Amino acid sequence: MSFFTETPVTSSDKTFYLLRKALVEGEIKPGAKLSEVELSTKYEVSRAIVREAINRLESCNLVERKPNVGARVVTLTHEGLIELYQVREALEGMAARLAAQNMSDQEIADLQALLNIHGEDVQKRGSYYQEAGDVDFHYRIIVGSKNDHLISMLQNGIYHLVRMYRVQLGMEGPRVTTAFDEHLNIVRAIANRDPELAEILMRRHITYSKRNIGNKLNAQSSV
Amino acid sequence: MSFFTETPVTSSDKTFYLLRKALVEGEIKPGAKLSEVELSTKYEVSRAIVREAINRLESCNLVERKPNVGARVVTLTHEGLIELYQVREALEGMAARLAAQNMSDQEIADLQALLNIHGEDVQKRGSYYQEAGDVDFHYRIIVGSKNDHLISMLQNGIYHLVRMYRVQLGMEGPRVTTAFDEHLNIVRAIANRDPELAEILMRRHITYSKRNIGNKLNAQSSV
DNA sequence: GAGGACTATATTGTCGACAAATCTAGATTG
DNA sequence: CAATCTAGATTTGTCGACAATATAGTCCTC
Repeated sequence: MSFFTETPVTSSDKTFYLLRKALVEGEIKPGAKLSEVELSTKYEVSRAIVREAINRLESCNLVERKPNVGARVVTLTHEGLIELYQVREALEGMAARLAAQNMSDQEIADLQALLNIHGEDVQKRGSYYQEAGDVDFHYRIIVGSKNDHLISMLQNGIYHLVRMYRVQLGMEGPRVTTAFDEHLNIVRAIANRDPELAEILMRRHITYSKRNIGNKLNAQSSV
Repeated sequence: MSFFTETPVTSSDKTFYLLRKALVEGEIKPGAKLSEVELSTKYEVSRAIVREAINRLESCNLVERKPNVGARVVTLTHEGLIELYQVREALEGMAARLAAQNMSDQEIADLQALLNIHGEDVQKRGSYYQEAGDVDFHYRIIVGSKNDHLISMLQNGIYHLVRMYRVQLGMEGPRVTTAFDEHLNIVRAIANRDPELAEILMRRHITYSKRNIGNKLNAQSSV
């Protein structure tokens, strides 16, 4: 976990990170109510801290809040997931386009090296190219866009919600090798400094995984 | 102003809206420090309220905050504006695509009616197709996408920042008629239920206005 | 027995005060 | 004279208490 080194500086930060983890990993269930007093005793901080943390969770789209009523963990729905992936497609497609323009040669070389390692893993163990690797790949391209707005929107806006869906719906499944090939092609387009192609390929890649996840959901719910 | 009817329910809401207005319209200048005590006396609320409002402004990308130091109004730069429009292009392009799929026939008819009115204004007065009209047009397509994530990101994430740029850099200029034709074509694509074309046209439209604004900025700074 | 008004309770919203961190300015030392 | 250290002042972070609002349950009326 080289990236995403968020170090809590204030007590509110820490509570925010803890709560976010609890939500993403399903320790606190979707739809559950977030009681300020309850959480403040649980995490041993004042209500003001919890309150600020909840506000931040709302900014991340992880909770929904109603004035004078309270906050609830978002519920995960099939439609919600599709909508989320539509936004991902738009933003990460643009990220790939910009990465093809703005990534340094060194960054591209590093990204290719990373993919080589993943490729060996895929060949050897036939798998292990999961979450972490996938996240790392996408993360590098996002950062490679060099667009701070884009980076912030993906990181704070949808990244953790995507993770919440993946973790709680058990999406760490296969789709390994094909996804790897798609990654390969995206990097190739970036290395060729071909923004249009990079965007198209990234959008397809995300569309595919959306479809893949959708199928899984249908299979699950029809069992 | 039919849309955007944000009614403050809590005191914190009200302060947030007031502060946001002050920032967008430049009453509080870019780069200025936001002192919690100062603002709390000015708006006659407690520091906690101001604090919460500032947190929300941070979520809107209107202020930047450093722990234990404080919050500052964002500074407006040429690069920042370009980055912002890149995000807009991605998100509103997707919005147009989805609108072509999801808007009801009635909504499309209303949108066409709106454009007709604008068209008459353009012909008669040669102008008046400014801010409000443009905002209304884009807003309807965003909402027409029926994608809540997308809507929220555009409304809370970048809309007000775009407005801040426009107001403070005096961007309510011409580019009336061409922009109107572009709007016309976008609506036509939506009415034809042609998602791909709607997205392409919307992205071009935003690219054009980005270029237009960029030219203005260069002209300004070189004077 | 159903529906509505009222009361009691619990939860969120707001406030002022204290603690901790940062910044400022003056003093000290090399 | 420059750089560093220190003490004071200012600002943000945190807390517990009070006020206002929503919720749940009870009682009354029809």
